Amino acid sequence: MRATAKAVRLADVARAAGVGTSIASRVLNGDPTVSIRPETRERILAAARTLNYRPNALARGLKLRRTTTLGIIANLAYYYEIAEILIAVERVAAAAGYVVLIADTADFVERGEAYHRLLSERRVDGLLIASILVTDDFVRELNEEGLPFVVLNRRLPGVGLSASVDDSRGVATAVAHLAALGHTRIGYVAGETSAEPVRRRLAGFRAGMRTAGLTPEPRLIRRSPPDEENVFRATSELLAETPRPTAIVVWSPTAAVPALAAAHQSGLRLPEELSVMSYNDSPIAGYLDPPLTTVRMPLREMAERGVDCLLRTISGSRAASVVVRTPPVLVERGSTAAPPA
Amino acid sequence: MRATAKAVRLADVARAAGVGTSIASRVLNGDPTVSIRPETRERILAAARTLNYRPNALARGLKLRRTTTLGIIANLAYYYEIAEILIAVERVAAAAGYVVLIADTADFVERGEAYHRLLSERRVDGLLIASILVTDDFVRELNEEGLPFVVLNRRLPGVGLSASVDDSRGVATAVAHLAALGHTRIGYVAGETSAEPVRRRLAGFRAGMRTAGLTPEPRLIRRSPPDEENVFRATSELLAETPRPTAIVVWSPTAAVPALAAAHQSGLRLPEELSVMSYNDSPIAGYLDPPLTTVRMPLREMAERGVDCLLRTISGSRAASVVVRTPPVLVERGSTAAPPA
DNA sequence: ACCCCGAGGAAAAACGTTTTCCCGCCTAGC
DNA sequence: GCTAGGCGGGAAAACGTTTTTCCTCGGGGT
Repeated sequence: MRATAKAVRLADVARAAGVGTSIASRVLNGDPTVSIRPETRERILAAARTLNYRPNALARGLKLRRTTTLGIIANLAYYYEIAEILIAVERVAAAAGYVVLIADTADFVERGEAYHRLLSERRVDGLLIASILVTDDFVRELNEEGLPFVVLNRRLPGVGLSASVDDSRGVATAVAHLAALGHTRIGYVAGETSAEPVRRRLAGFRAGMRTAGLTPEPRLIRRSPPDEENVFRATSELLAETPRPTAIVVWSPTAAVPALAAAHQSGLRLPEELSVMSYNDSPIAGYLDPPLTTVRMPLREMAERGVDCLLRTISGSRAASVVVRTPPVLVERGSTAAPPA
Repeated sequence: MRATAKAVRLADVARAAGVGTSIASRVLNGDPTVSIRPETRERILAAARTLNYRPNALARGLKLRRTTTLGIIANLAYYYEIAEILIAVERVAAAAGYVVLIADTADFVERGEAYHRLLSERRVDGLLIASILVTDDFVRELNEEGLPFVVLNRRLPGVGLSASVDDSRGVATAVAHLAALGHTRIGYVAGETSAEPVRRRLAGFRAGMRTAGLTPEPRLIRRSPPDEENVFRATSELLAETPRPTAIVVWSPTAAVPALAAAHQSGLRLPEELSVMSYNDSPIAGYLDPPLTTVRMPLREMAERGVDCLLRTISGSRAASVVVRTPPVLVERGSTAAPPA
């Protein structure tokens, strides 16, 4: 137990192959400029194989000044929406030979420091930021330091790179669907903060309304903190307005669950008396009661492009922010219908 | 842009303070055996501060032979249940000065190799395994290598360390609740695989039945792969049995959502005609329709103890597997009631 | 005057890579 | 016979820490 299986070093395989470490290194790394007798190369490869050699990532990183590690700062508590992103990030990163370090933003204020360290201590080659709890100021500081990072779905003009989807168009698509069904009094359960994507979605709601020839009524727009209880309350209040909205759009899939619960509690029949839609799809949306009509955004693609952008930056190429324009897709399920006559 | 703010090295702060790197290192690391003039110490500290010095984690790790990094192998697709664990792990690790590297098991078979590398390349000091997709054999291999790891909620006698909860007792608690309400025909939607925790839960179901003086009927036990569709189908089939179960227990919170959907589609009134319970709570359970009665297990504590155990192992202390015995708590919501007369 | 000691600090050897020189040898061309 | 230039490969210098070893002072005791 704890046999401390002495790690095999490059020097070990070099010795086993009867060569120096330099040539061993170059062969193992497939240096194309190396000139070597095929037989010697084979000896080295064989030695590495039988010894089960793995280069020490630390030593290599130290020398190469890169870690082949990406960091991602995410708010794990929003897991319904972050999961898809996390999965995509991990997959793309792995495909590129990178591993990913995760940092939660649960207590961002105390730990902003910690995130700095991910980069400053050179633990990661680049950082992905996927939490709206990370302040714009923090992002700006990061930018000052000149280290590579990409912000997901937040656009900070002039500071760093970002990958985002067209939130505005997405929410507008939801509104359009409801308007097409004949709804005119449409409510919106919004996020609370003034974070950029929250604003963009709200703007999309208003734009969608106007496009449909409707006027967004301020009293039918309710902001709420993201936790279940507050969303529940906000939705209840929204539904208590008179005249009542005949349809509501919820700004995020996490918020959709408690919003739906509030709708149920209001005693209204869904979808006959009230239509409910969520911006962004989620794996459970189809299994809620009623199955939730949603607008699915290309989050995975956004994450992929974000990682791509980050990797490009790391490798020194000039990369640009990307806006994924893949059109939102309306996933029509059972929670929307024409308004009551 | 990309100013490449040259990283400040230990040598830089030493020079700024007019001392050698050795003494600077010892002062900055708080070596208690150092003897130094207070004024000199202050100079060093001040220099580090004004230069905003951060030790290079790679160099330090190389020297110290540890990375202060933990790895976790998890199935992100099971995000609904893994989230709490992930959050707890990250928090405890961060408190101990560790960061956490995440690896998805989405395609375990192709990537088993990759996980090996986390450890073999010395990227992490220890590994947490939180996915049932990781095969027992893989765990055994890992064990051979003698590197520190802890398996979460899987007990592999004799191989490595684990932290787990009492699944059996948890499921039995659910059954007991239903039995107390007067149910006698209780169904169970089980996981498909023969993975150890899946077996333990099933055993808990049977034990709970017997304790209540009931006999578990094989036809009322349905195994299903974890994806939503299959769970939906399995539950539908279960509810089509005659005589019908008057209550069902679902083996995991992720599965509970589609199971509930199937219950709805069966046309039965919940909970009057059918009670539904889920093993393990989840943030949305209370907002489903009807609000789901669940048994909450101390997952967070399990994760914390697991990390603790791992850190202890890493630091060389002798650690033992831990079973968190904190009693399951019944979270009674609206999805359970007495069976129809 | 000599010895010893402790405080204060420098030098240098690792840790395991990668990579840049460089060197010897062999062949070919003169 | 002599050299230019490959070819095959080795030595050694980094990368930025930590830590051990060792040196140098001053001063106090004998």
